[in-house]
Amino acid sequence: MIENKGERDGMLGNWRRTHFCGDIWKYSYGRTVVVAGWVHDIRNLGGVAFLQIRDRTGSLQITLEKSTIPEIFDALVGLSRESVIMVEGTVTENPQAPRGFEIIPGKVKVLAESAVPLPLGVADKVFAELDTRLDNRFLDLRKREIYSIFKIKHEILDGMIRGLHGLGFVQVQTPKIVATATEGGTELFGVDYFDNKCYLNQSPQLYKQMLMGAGFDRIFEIGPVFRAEEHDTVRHLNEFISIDIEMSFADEWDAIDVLEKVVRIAVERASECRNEIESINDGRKTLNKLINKVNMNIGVQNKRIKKDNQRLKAAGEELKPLLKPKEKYDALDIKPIKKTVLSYMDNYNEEEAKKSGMPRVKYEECIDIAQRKRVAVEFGDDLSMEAMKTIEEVYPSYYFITHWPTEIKPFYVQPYENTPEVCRSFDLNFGSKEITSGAQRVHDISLLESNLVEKNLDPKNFDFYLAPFRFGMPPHSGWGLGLERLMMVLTGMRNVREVVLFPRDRYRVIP
RNA sequence: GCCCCGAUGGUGUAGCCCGGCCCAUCAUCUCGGCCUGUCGAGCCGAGGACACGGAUUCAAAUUCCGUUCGGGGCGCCA
Repeated sequence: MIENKGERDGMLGNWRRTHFCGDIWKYSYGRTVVVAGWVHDIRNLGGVAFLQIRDRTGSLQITLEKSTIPEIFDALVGLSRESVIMVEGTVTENPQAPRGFEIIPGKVKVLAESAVPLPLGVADKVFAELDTRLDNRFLDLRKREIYSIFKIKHEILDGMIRGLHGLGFVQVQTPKIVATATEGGTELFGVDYFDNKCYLNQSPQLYKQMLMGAGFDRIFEIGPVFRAEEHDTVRHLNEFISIDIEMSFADEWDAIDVLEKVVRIAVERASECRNEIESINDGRKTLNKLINKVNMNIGVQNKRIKKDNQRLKAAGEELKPLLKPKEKYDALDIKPIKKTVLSYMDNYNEEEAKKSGMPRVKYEECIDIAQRKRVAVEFGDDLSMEAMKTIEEVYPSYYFITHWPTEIKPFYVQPYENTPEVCRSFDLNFGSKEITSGAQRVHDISLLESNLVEKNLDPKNFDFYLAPFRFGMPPHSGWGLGLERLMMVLTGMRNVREVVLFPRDRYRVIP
């Protein structure tokens, strides 16, 4: 055991947390605990005050009785919301308290007072818009329903890493600063690299393939990728996390099997986060517009009642009661938003899923579905959002699209040997949302070169890419999964920015 | 890149169509006061906003033009 020989005389002194707020239950009744966190709310009733302290696990009630602990009462009731405190106290059972118990403090420490007003209320009863929230993300992230998103992200990443590890994949890291585009096509961000011009990598594709040539056999990488495209939608970012795998001696069906396993693990791990899912649901079940409508209605009525009461008071008559918030909120007919992860898991039967799996749907069938709904598409077109919406009606959950036309896929995708007009490329979708794309890659150098020519690309510009293929490249397949896209599906978020701590889009680089 | 829409206190909004009844609505919030069981606390009082620039008009939050910032849809993609 390592002894801490330093003197503990700083602000914290010898104070150390013994419990998170959410970790105190019946077994702790009667014990002395130390909790640390933010002042969520204080309700001061005069002789007694109730302070809600909050950490990442939840909140609990500190009860302050003025007559018994006047110093502590005075020290805490004047604090602003979101100040940081530590409280040592006794966990006391009390059926009147919110969770059946409360903390009666013995000692308290104020570590940081918060300025007022807050640019974004953490405990406020109005919902700020996403842009306001992102501008003040450090406050936004204090909300439990927002933190829950990132807890779920942590859980699914842990699950997927373990799953890939179990399947024999080795985790690697590849450069994000590169000299040239690895795939061509997309716009890249330029970087001043000493005296040269470099780029932020759009995909680890080339490096993954080099490692196949190096005999690493099965690798995965979880890292950022950068796209300089000027898209501006609820599902695009200019920096996002890609989970990439590549495997040797494998065709696209092997890669699909790995993907299905990994996604199923992610879904299962997310569905185990019951508390987090619940808090996301709770945080969203009311809608601003509805609240405002009702508030306005009742606020105006109350104002009228108050005016009447002034008159009645002067006449010595009985006063009318004001409308209470309880009635106000009861007037709202609000149904919780059902989260996708739950609706998927409600119908999810592990045995059934293992048997049937996620459907493999041929591109051709997708075209059929869209055409039957009178969407103007034909073989060879990319699937537009309009077309995807019709396919979503038939396949509302996870499914793969296979057998894509070779001509709309990149030069490095392996065509089918007997039907070269279709290729070994696949997408994983959830409804109309694309989550992953992958393929068996071309490993034969002469085919690569002729493909380049066919796509009107000059093989000379791809020397850097082609070199490893000259010296023994095994057949290989892989995919890249957009972590944020998967998170959107799992948490039911409509905007990809919700599932990124500090999103980078076309207009936002701060904070 | 294309098309549509918007900007009112710290936050979320009403008012805008039909200019004057607006030194601007309601809630939340902040501050002060009362209250010993709150738990979406309550009650009393106070505070705080028409994005910026120009035009029309006797009169502009409201109409028009420009700028800036934001939202939605599509394209492309993950």
